[in-house]
Amino acid sequence: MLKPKEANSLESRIQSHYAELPPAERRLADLLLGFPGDIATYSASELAEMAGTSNAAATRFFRRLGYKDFSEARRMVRGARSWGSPVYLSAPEDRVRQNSKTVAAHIARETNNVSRTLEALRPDILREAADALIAAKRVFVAGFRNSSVLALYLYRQLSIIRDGVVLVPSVGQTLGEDLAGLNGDDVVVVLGFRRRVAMVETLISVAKRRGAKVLLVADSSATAMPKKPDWSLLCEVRSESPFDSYTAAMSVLNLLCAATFRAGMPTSFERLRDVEALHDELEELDTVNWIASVGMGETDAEDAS
Amino acid sequence: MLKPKEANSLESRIQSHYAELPPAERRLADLLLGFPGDIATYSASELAEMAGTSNAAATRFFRRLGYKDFSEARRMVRGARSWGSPVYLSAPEDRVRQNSKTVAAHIARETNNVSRTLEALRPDILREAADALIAAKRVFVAGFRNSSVLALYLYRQLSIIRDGVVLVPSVGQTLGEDLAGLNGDDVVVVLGFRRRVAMVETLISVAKRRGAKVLLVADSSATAMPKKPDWSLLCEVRSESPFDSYTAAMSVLNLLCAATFRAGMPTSFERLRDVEALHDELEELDTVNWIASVGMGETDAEDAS
DNA sequence: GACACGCTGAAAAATGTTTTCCATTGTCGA
DNA sequence: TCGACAATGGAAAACATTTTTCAGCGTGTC
Repeated sequence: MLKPKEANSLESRIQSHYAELPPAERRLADLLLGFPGDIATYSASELAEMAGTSNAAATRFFRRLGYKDFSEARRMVRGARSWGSPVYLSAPEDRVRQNSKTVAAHIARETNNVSRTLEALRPDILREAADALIAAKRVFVAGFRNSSVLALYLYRQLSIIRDGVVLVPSVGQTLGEDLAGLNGDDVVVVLGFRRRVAMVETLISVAKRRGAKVLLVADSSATAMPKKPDWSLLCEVRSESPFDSYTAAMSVLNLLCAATFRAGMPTSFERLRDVEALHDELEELDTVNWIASVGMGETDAEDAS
Repeated sequence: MLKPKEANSLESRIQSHYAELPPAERRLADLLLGFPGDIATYSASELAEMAGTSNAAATRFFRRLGYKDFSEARRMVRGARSWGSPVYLSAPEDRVRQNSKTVAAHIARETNNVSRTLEALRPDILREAADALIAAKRVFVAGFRNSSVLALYLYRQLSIIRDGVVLVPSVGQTLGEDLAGLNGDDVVVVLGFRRRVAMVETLISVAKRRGAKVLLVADSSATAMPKKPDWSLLCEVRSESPFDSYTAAMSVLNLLCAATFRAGMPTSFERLRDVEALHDELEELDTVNWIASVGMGETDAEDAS
């Protein structure tokens, strides 16, 4: 096993030692991995307290991670941030070098996309949309091409919160069948990201004509569309690569789900438990079938590693 | 000496006292105005040294600015950061207020998740994985439950870059059929996020036994799995809400696609154009059908809610 | 059960940081 | 030149944090 104990980030150190961490230190690891904010601004004792353990554990933790002491860890974390990303400069090789440049650019772009998108988002619109998603009789979630991925995500999460969520277009159905009986009690969520098909506009028109409310989640090019939805949430999708990035969109959808969940609070909570339990049962069943079909049966099954 | 000003930022305090600062303290002021943000991660002595003055001066400086002592200053700077969100505080209403707090917390968490995840990611692993995705005879992309959303995304993007990409499990197929003939020339990408079904491990075992390479994209809880994939890309998924956030995962996948695209450069580029053109044609056709099936033509067709 | 082992937090010891005190320096006006 | 004054940094004192030590605890093994 390789221990490239050199100049790797705190995160990667935690990950590579995660398996061998005792409980108290693992709590610290979990805390740090999920920490919103700059770790370097906290003292070891504060971190220990937040993780619900003693500061002795904190000392041992950082040492086990390969730092000389806590202050070395702090220095390195601090360094990593202001440097941009010195991630893995151990290999002075050229391709690797260039590669990590690319990664650094990606980091900058993506964090920027996310924070700009979220800061531009209007909480009042979010709230209205969330309320509407709870109040609606049915919710249709529509997305074409790449947006279908996001539609699928939103559909799955909303289905946890409430009944009557429909994914559009669904397999083996025409859009007409999918939208049967659409009316003023319904809400249509349209994921309308770049490279929109004409269908997106059509869909919005039809929905509005039938009196349904429309929530559009899209990139900023959607502002040019003639048909206006009731609410829009705009997401930055530009990327360093030729592939649009739906990172910010994902974040907005997560936030939308959270807001909707909160809006439907008394009901939602129980439902969440129900659905999770149900899923667990169903997935178990599936698992058995799959194992059978792959032919796991007899194997003692060893591989090296 | 009226000082009704309380919770103003470090910057504004410096500004309003700037005129009356003695030289040594002014150097400190200049230093601090110069790098916004990270101040809380430094000790007073460090700041003093950077400003080329004594730490006695630092003490006097922070006191003159109206802080009780240095640690109060540090606390406030740190607080301002996590509180920081100029987002729409126009409405002093209560619900809106609370809502925008939530949004602020979401912003902090999400940007943090993304940058941490990307910083922890090892460029060398990314590169190897990307090369393998190009070199493989076939690429299987597998994801269950929520991970199926990400699998769909990756499948779509990889399909643009190369032939022979297979989404698993596919509708109406057993996993056994999906994986028919899996062998050492193939690569399996497993999206294995939290609430993993047992199938994930099984799949990895089977793939490795057959000699295929395995790339795992998952949250950090996957480090505890006994079966080790050839490469892992770990993503932070924790969120302020009960719903896991796949924002960082999305970003990693986008990066993976970009890297893969670059790895397959000469071929990929032409293919990208082809596929886009093809898509456009197909989608156009679809659109026509859909419009027909929804019945756009004449209807004014109204019902009241 | 007895032992070895590693994990744990409390508290002592070591180390580091901030504040206070004070001697020195430079400036200004008489 | 002198005295008054403010600014300054060095160093000791006061304070805070980190590290080490140590005894207790639980787990697994013989």
